[in-house]
Amino acid sequence: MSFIKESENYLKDVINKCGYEIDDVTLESSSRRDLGEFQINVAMPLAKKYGKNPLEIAKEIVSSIDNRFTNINIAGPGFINLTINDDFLIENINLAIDNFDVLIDKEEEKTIIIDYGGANAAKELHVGHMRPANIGESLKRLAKLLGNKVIGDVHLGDLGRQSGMVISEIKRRKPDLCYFDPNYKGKYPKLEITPYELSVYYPAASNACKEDEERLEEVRNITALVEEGKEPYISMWKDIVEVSANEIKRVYDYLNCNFDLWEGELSSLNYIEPTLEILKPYMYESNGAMVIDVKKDDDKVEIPPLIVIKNNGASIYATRDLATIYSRVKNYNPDEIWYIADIRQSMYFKQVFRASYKSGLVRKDVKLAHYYNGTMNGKDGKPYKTRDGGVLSLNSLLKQIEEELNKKMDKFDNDEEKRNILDKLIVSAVKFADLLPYRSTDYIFDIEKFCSFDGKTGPYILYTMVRIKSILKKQNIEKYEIKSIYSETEKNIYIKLIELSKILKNSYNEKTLSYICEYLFDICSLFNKFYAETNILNEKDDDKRNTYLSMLKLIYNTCEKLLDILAIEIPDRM
RNA sequence: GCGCUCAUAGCUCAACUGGAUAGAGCAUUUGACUACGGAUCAAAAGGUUGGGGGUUCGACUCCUCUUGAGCGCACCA
Repeated sequence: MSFIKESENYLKDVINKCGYEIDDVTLESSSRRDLGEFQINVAMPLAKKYGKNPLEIAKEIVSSIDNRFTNINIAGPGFINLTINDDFLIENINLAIDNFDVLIDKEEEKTIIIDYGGANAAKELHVGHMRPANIGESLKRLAKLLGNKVIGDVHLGDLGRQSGMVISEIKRRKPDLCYFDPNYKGKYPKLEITPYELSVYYPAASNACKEDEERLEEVRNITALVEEGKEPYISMWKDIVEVSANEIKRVYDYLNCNFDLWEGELSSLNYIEPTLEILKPYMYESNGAMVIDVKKDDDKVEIPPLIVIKNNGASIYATRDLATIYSRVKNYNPDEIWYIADIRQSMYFKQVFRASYKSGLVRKDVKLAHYYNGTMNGKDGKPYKTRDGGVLSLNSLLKQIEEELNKKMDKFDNDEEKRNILDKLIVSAVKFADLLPYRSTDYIFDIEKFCSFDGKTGPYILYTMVRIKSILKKQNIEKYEIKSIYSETEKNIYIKLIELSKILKNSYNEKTLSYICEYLFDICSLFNKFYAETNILNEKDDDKRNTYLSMLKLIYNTCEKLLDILAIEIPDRM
């Protein structure tokens, strides 16, 4: 258990013994560091509850607190300020040097499925795919670290009109292939198609359909054949999805987004029948489609019914999402399913979740949640685009980051080493920038800013880590131990480290990585301040030098864990 | 039309969910180097939190009105 949590339990106990009932005490870091390091704000609400003077209550509480806190004082309307006893702080912080777990509080173990990819098969990943992937991956790692069992699913958009588009384009370009020969009797071979061809075919077909109604009709027909599982279309499509998924995986891998499951809409097809069986009692016909009512009495707005079967009898996005929920419950029995997707889908998810609960597709105690992400915009505040207004591929974006960072790299003799370091820098720049704003905040993407080595950026964090690593490498000590606190800056570093449990808790509760990014920056700034004030390796006093090195070790180990949550790796040098 | 999400320093973002004097980074100005990696550090300046009203010990945060922006309102995904 973390120091903070333990202290909160202790303070709660103290307050209860004073005769006041209280659910939870929050030990907050003080906004007035001149008065104390921490504060508790319980006296004012208790005063209201018990009709007493808050200062009286504060006095009672303060007189019962033991010597783990010093410099206890009451200020303003009843704020209680506390400072941690140095010996107590040192004792706690030493435990954390090689045991990260004492800095955090584990959650009650749950099984959580996170749906955070959203890539469409046959199309290139574009910039809009990056944020949900980064957020989802990091939330997955955070949830795991806190003791949950977590399964990440990329959930490809691998059914729908793009299948008809691509196959119709192949038919135009290579009409002689056996798939299109109605008299062909043999076994269909595996479809040969390159990633490059794919990247050209979909846009070509899409543009053609905009002007050609006949072509669109052909696309619709092929799409229907794929969905019905008709050969050779379904096999062709599966071959296309495989090639496409490999390309998609390369980019996700580059960003350290590693999915446990590569399922998608295709994999949900087998579950549609049993799902519809469950939904049937709640469905009714409306304008030729089969729908489920999802409105509730206390709704302020009209929530439209959810379409489950289209008027042509075909399935729709919602059908496959419901079938996916069915399969997830059946195969993994999750406590929670999280969807990381942008806010535009919030109405849709509300409908799907309600339909799921209403029909009994999931138990009421299974939590279905849509944690939406803000979008990444260009400098004009509008969604990030290419210069001519087109959709920017994620690869092109990464390429731009690479060009910017490459300018700043030192000379390296070894090309392979340079490539490796550059890759880590690129990922750190793009991820840190992407995760720093609050999850739901839209933010403006500014390559120059994100690649800068100054300021709140990934490269700054990595630079600091590399610097610490380099110092630690220069001197080996047998046992890392912090003996004493020699300066104000050191104390601030220890207090910051102690506060980690709160950061992770808030981060997890709100499903945002922004707090972790800010925290990393704060720790790095504190270290750099300390570094400027102190000559570590030339320190003559052995106790002092060992303490300094131990503190560096502690900072490094802690930050390494946090960077791992963000899926950012630390290079050996820069 | 109805609804959702926003509006904070010149710019980009915070603010521990109602707490004390609204904080960071960039940019600007001024300092610190025979440098354990200066890709650093120290400091200054910068605010009527879009506007009005309300709730209370206390409001960027909650309620209400208003202005402006982005998005969503069934057979696309």
